Amino acid sequence: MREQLEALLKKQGFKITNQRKAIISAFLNSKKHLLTAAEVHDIVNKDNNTLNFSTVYRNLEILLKTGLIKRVNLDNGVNSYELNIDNHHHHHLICLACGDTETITYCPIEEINKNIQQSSKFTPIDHKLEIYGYCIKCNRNNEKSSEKQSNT
Amino acid sequence: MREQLEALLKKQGFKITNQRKAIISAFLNSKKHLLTAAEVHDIVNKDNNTLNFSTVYRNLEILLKTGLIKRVNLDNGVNSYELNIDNHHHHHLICLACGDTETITYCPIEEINKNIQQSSKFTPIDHKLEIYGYCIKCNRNNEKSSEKQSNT
DNA sequence: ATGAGTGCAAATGTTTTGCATTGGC
DNA sequence: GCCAATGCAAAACATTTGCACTCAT
Repeated sequence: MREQLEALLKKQGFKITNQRKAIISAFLNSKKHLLTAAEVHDIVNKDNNTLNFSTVYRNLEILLKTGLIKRVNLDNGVNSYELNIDNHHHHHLICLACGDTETITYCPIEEINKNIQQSSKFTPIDHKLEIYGYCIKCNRNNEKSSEKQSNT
Repeated sequence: MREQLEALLKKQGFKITNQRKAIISAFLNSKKHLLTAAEVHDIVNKDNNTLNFSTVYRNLEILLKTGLIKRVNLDNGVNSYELNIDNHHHHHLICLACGDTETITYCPIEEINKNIQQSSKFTPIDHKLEIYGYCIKCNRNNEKSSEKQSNT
């Protein structure tokens, strides 16, 4: 997998530096699939302390332009990035309690496009859909703690 | 309209200062319905140069918490705000060429929720949907002269 | 007159940039 | 060896905060 991503970079004329390898590895090895620039920086520097923030940002920009990653900005205002393997289109469920994100493959774009065509002359190209709520884990926590509060 | 919004603020214990009036007026009088903090600041200070950035941010936060406005963060990474009159749920069409935003009332949330229930234990609370593409104006420009690019 | 609200200035956090140096090809 | 890529430091933005002063109530 890492080889394939590096090959894609190389094919587009970019050099395969240790920093780029490390950034790609950070995405591949992390349990979280959505990472901020700061998280990428921290993950790589946990092992060897040699990755500068400028390099992180410059490379995230390159990985973005070459299509290896996608950018997502959640409600916290910070940009997150994720691997864009196989151009696999999907959306996110974001837990309002713990911040964990889940991926859903379901996408309502066809229904949306149909409706836009009817109501507007706008030509849709891309879209962004994120759903905020509570994950299983935090749902369970809420059930337990709501016994104390007993409201609603 | 302004009176109603100010009454809502007052009812929740907030004082009606000139700065708050000016910020509310900025939203009410602007052609754009999505405004950034900087735009609010500039609009108000075009008339009288007395509104500080801290005050803008502090008041946007208050208007957010009292439900008078909503926050939207588009792909540029900067927060935008819009009036939340009548709790009127809607989404946005954002032109990739000129940046103009259009509002659509259509919302696919029911279909989305149905699907989430089937595939996940996640409990949806809120969601964010934005559609990027080209507005009528820029569509027309592209057809006429594809070499001429629009500003942002 | 009192505390909420404001202005100011400084801090914080994220992202970008100029420039000299380094390292992949 | 060449030029892209990096590190460093500083700048550019967006946003937040501490503190003294002001103004709506």
